[in-house]
Amino acid sequence: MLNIQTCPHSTETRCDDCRLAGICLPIGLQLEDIGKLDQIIQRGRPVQKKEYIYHAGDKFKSVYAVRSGAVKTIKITEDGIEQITGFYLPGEIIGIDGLATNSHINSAITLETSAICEIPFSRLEELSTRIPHLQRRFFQIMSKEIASEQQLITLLGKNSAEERIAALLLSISSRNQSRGLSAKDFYLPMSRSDIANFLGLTIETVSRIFTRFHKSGLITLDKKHIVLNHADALRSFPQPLA
Amino acid sequence: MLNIQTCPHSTETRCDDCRLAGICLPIGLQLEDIGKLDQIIQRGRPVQKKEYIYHAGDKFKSVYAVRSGAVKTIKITEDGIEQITGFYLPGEIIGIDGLATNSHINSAITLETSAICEIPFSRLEELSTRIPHLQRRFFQIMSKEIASEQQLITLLGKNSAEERIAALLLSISSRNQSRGLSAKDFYLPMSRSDIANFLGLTIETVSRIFTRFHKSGLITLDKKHIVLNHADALRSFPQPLA
DNA sequence: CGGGTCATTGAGTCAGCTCAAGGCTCGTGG
DNA sequence: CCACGAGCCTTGAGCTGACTCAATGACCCG
Repeated sequence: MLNIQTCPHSTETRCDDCRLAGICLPIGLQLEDIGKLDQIIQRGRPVQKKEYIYHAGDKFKSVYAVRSGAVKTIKITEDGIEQITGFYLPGEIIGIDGLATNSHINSAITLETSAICEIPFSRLEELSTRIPHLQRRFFQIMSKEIASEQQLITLLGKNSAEERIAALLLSISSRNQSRGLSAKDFYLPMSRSDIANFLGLTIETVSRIFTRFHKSGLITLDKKHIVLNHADALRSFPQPLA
Repeated sequence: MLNIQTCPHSTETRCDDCRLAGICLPIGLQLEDIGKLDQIIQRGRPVQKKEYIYHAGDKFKSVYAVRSGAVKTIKITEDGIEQITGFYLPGEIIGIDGLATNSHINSAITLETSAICEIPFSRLEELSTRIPHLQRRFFQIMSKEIASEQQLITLLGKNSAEERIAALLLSISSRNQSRGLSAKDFYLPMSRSDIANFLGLTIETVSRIFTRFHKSGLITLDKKHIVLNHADALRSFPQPLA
């Protein structure tokens, strides 16, 4: 018999059984409270690459946890230009942008096949008034989002192209590490053009700098497969993104 | 007898009597709930120009509402460079950055003499579990902060120096308007070098572009006094900052 | 009146952009 | 099973917007 847990996109994993529980929404909750949270979470079928999880303008109903795969959030400016506002890896929460205006200001798109946990916000909000730890945890997630955006603002305002790319690599590295994966050897889920867009650069510049890092031995690079040979040297460039 | 209400930095104004109530934390609250909120707010003496409200690294105890004056928040990068992460005008909330790690990651500094309402977070949090509207309002404030940072990220990633400055002028204009002040005629509370820092430019570029806007008749400029002569033309530049 | 801070203006440089030309890879259909 | 096309990536050459460096001007405060 097939053990359904072996599929990373399984729709059946409960929160208390999810290997991401230690970095996702349930941190700090009692087992009993995790159970309550678990009951309001909706687990859909796996989402294919390049599908939308929500569109800008959609009514804000839910926030979403990435369970597997990877997601980018994008904002379309008035003049029709796309700006990527974040990359999200398993255990991270998306969709909070809709809270202020009650409709999403970003769109979220999967970068690869992903599993997504949908958490209806009205029920989360209601549950939060009864579980103070959950309210605190949700405040924390939003605050962390603010902190990581401020880091990006600093990067875009002050740092060179090399520093921006080093920061992105280190950010993905440390987030992989906190998910129990390798900090030095990983695959980039996003394209060069996504990286360029996110970091305020052109695709040519991104490509040139990857080549430069590779030739200098700082990293080993084969398409999207990255090995960080000298993470310390990368770190001496910029402040890592959160 | 002196009417204490006439002083914009008065320490005595209650929330239900504050002319900022319509744009500050209490929005959407019942009068009774405003009273409860009012009781946890600490109103200190006016803060002089260039004083710190909190320092990066301070234990996170409170969030703060700007009642009068203006504040900048700054982040010091590892290499000792200062990045301004936001400008805050009356009715706006600062200090949320400390929530995730329980200590502030930014410092907040007044740009001019200001009055600040301190709101102890533990009591706000506790009150939020009893007043769902307050919890919702606080989620909203954080979400709005996220949205406005994303706007800045887009600006820094995609827009030219002229567009960045136009966006900042329009942002201050619209925030003045929502406080019942003139949208077209106002004083900038921050220096050229603060503007440059915030927008990821140099002070020389900021100065040159102000001069250019002035010579083209787009704005009238006398030091920090700005008159927007053709707000529409400015708007055709970029997306305004939130 | 002198010194410090802030702002303006000019001249020259350069990091990253634009434009242009291929190369690689993978999926599709003959 | 291979040829072809589309998408993605790399590399080169030249341009330019914003930066750096430098000097001067305007204002404030003691």
